Amino acid sequence: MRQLSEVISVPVWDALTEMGDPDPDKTLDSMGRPRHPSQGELALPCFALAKSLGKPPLEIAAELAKRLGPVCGGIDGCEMVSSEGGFCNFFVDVEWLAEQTVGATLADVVSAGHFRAPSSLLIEHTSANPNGPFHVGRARNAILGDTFVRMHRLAGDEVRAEYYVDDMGKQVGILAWSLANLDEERVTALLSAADMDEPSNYPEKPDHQRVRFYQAANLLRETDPTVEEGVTVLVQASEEADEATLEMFEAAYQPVLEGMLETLGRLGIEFDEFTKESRFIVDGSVEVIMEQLADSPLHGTEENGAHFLELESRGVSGKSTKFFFRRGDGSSLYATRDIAYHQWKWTQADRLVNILGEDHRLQSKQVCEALIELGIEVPEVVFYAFTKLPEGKMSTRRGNVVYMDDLLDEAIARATEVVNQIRGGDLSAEELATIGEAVGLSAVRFNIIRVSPEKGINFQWEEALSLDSDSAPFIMYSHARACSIRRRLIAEGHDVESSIDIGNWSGLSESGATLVKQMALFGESLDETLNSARPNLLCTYLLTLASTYNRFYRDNHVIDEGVVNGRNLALSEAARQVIAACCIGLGIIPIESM
RNA sequence: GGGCGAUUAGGGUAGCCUGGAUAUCCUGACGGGCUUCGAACCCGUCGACGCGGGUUCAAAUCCUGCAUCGCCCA
Repeated sequence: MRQLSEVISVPVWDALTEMGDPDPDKTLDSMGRPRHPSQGELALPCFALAKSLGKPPLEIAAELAKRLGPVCGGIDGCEMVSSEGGFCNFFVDVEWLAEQTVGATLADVVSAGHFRAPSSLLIEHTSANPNGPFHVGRARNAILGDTFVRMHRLAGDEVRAEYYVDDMGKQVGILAWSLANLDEERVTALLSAADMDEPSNYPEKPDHQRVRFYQAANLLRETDPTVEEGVTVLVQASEEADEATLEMFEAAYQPVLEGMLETLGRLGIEFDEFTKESRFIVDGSVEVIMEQLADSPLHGTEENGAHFLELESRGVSGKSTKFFFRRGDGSSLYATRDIAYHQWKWTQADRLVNILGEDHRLQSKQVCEALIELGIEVPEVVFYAFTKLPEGKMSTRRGNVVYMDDLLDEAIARATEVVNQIRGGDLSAEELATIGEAVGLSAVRFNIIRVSPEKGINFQWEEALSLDSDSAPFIMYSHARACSIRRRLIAEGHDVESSIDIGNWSGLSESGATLVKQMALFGESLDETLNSARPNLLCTYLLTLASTYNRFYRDNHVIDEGVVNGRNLALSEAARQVIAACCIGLGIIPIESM
C-alpha cells in the first residue's frame, strides 16, 4: 500500500539507523504485504537484521515496533505498529485513508489511478494473416492486445493501436492465386473430397467465403505442383513490390480483413492504424537495412549467396544459429521487413509494445538482435501461449478451428438464456438482448485475460463461456447493484451528489474499511499490472474489489429505513466508479442493469 | 540434437522476477443465510506447490538434475 509506505518510510529509516542497521535502505526495500489482513497492510521482515544487529529477529521486530509505536501515533496515516513472529507490522489508519482516497475517487476516478507520467505508446497486436475468419486461437492476441491498449489509456498514456498487415507473404499469395484460378464449384469439390466442406453459419460474410478458397488451394497444392509454381511466381513478384501483384493481393485479402475486423468490432476491438508490410519494400528502407546489416561483425554469407547474422554469441542455439535476412536471389525475408517496420515505429511513439504468440519467440529474438546491431532500441514484447483444441493447435488451413463468430454467438445465446432465467418477464426483448450480449462478450474476453499470458489454454466451451463467480458477470453484477442504489435514490427524489458525505469516517464498519483499503490499491494495482505486463493481475484486483463491495453491500445500507446514509453512499459511489473504470480498462462492459 | 516456455487440491487458477508468518480465488463436495437498497450474492467445512539434489536461519519462489506437455530451429 503506497499511501502507507510513503508516510512511514522516513520514521522507519530513522529507527533502523538508531538501532544500528548498516543498510536501512535495503531493509526498507524488503517491506512487503503481510499474508493476512489481521497482520496489517505492510510488513517488515526482521530476519536479515539478526546477524548485523546480533539479536534474534523476534527481539528486533519487538524493539522496532516499540520505537515506532509512539512515533507513528503522531503521524497521520499509521494507526498501529505491532510485531509478530519476527515481522514488524504496520496498520493503516483507515479514517485517514478514506479521507485521502474516497473524495479523490469521487472527484475523478481516472486520475486516482494515475501513478506516473504518461508516455506515448504504439501497441501492435493481432496482425494476423488475412486469409480467413478470426478463430479462437488468434483471439488471444487480439484480446490481450486490446486489453493493453485499454489499460494504458486508463493509466493516462497516449496509445496507438496498430495492425501490421501481411500483404505480401505466402499465405496471402495462396489466397490470391486460388481466387484467380479456382471457381466455387472446384473449391466445393476439393473440400468435400477432404471432408472439410463444413457449412458456415456466416455464408454471406467474405472472410467465411474466401477461407474456402484458401483451404482448397492448400489441398490442391499437395497433389498439383503447378499450384506451388503459380504461388511462388506471385509471391516473388510481391516481394519485388510489383504494383499489379500487390493490387491483386489487396483485392484478395481486403474483404477478408474487413470480415475479421467486423468480428473484432463485436468484441469492442478497434485499431487506429493499419500498416502494410509492402510499404517498407516500396520505400526502400528494407534494402538500406540489409546493406547496413552486411557491415555487422556478425554478418556472413552462405554459398548460395544468402546473407545472415551469426547469433550464437547472442545466446541463440539450435540446429542453426544463423539469422537469415537476405535470400540468395537478393530478396528480403519477413523478419527483415519486420526490422524496417520497427525502425519506422520508433518514429511514431516513445514506447513500442508487441503482442506475439509463443511461436514467434525465436524470430522476435532475432529481430531484436538485428535491431541492436543497427543501434536501434528493442520493443517490449508480450508472449502468450496458444489456445489449443483437444485435437491440437488450431489451423485455418486444416480447418480444425472454432471461429470467433460462432463462439460469440454461442456466448451471447447462453448469457441471454441465463438472464432470461433470472430476470424472467420483467425485461423487454430489447433489454434482454442488450444485457445478454454485454454479459456474453464480457465473459469471453475476461476468461482469456484472467489467465497468465504464458500459460496455455485448452479450449473448452464450458470454460470459455463460464459465467461462474470467477468471471466477468460477477463483477458486472456488483457494478449493477451499485447502479441500482443510485437509481433508487434518484427515483425517490434525492440528489445523489449532495447526499454524499465524506466528512466523517470514524466508526467505519469492518467491511466498509476493507472496501476503502481495496479502493486505495487501485492505482498501484494498475501500475503493477502494466509494469509486469500481466493483465491477469488487474483481473484479480477487480474480482477482489467486486467481492469486497458485495460484502460491504451485505452489511452497510445506503438507504436505511428511508434515510440516506451519506457515508455509505460515498463508498458505494466510489466503488461503482472504480469498478466501472477497471471494467473499461479490461474490456468488460459495465452495464447499469443486468 | 539444441534452445525456450509450462507443471500448484478432482478440474481451473494466483503467488515465483524482488526467498519470510496460516499458499489466493473459482469450481466441486458437504452444511448454513433472503419480512430492509438486486440471492448472478454472502458465510462455514474439506482438499494442492511434478520428482530428486543443492544454497539459506528460512524455498512454491533461487541454482541444478530428471520427468511430462507445448513451442521453435531460412
